[in-house]
Amino acid sequence: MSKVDKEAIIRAAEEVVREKGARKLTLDAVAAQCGLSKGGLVHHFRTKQALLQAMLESAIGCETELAEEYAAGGGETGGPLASRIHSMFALMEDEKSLPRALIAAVAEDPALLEPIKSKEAKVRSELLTTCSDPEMALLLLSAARGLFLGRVLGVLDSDDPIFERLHTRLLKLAADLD
Amino acid sequence: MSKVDKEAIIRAAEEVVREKGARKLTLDAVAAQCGLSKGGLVHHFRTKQALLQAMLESAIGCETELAEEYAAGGGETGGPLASRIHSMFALMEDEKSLPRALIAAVAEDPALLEPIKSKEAKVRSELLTTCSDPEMALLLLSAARGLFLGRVLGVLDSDDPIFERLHTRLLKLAADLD
DNA sequence: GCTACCATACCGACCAGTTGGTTGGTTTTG
DNA sequence: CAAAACCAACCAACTGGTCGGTATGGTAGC
Repeated sequence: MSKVDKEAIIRAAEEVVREKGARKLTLDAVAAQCGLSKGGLVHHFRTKQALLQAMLESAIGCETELAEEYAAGGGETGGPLASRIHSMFALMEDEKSLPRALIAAVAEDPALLEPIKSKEAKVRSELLTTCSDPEMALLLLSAARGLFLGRVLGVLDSDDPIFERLHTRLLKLAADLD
Repeated sequence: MSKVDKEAIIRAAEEVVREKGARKLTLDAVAAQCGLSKGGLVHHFRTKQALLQAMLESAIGCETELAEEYAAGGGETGGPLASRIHSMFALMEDEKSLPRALIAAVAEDPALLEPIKSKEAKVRSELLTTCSDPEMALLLLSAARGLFLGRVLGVLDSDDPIFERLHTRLLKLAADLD
């Protein structure tokens, strides 16, 4: 059994971005963060791009998992829109679960966000067909993403009490749609 | 009279980010983009941080100007919420006017976004006092920002016809609030 | 007019530190 | 043992920033 696996490296990389900023996400820094030499790190991810891709995939996976959990958990709590809103807010709750890989990736090479872009498109098209008022659904989704990205970029604090109120209000509005 | 002024340098820097990504926003690249030697560039902005700060200030200025124009233009078209929504969409219309300095700055040092953070807080607190339904106002603002940041990060295309529909819908909803 | 002086804009060579990635070898594990 | 995991040393390219110097234009005194 290996001392560190890819998941651990990804978490370490995310931690580096959180502590020192996306610009300082270097192979050396990640290696140091997870107690590995640079050589050892490169053994797992041959290039920095590969690491960034893995970070993004992990982020997408986390979000999808949370959404599916929510959708499976309470049948009457809402459709796909509510699931997405829920998963975003779940990620926002903990400072450490915010996928700052987004910043590092888009700074390195915007093309890396392609998987995210296509997944977003898929979610949007789903809402267009399942919701009674697709426009409003997209607006609510955008609102959640606005708060989410605001948190990721660090221009929003989540300790503001208004945050939770917006969360419940969003879910309530979403419940009337899907 | 100088051949290049600070405004031109800022535009050149924004162009570099647009073409090559935030990570490639280097003093050399900016100097080359505006036909200046690195020495000449550093003469105008002593450090890269100073350049980034100026880029952010310029972005804030642009947005504020657009919002004030709109507010002054049509008295009945809406209050501060509508003005903000309008200014964001105005910036989104043109690929070149998207302030990608945001990405470069947050990657370099998240603390650089402090001016933006405090301005956002100011806008929010204004909405809290002037709107009949502050929660909904914040949601609409967040929706606009979600679309805006989606465009800045490049995960959203503006050529989608749904975009304009969301714009008008947002303004309509905003009109009922402030 | 001419000189001496100064400030601004700009250049391009240079430097120290950083970065992504390679290589050749060692340890660990199944 | 063979493969996988890992390491230390190294390298070439890049990066932010410095430095000494040039070109230009204004201006004060004579």
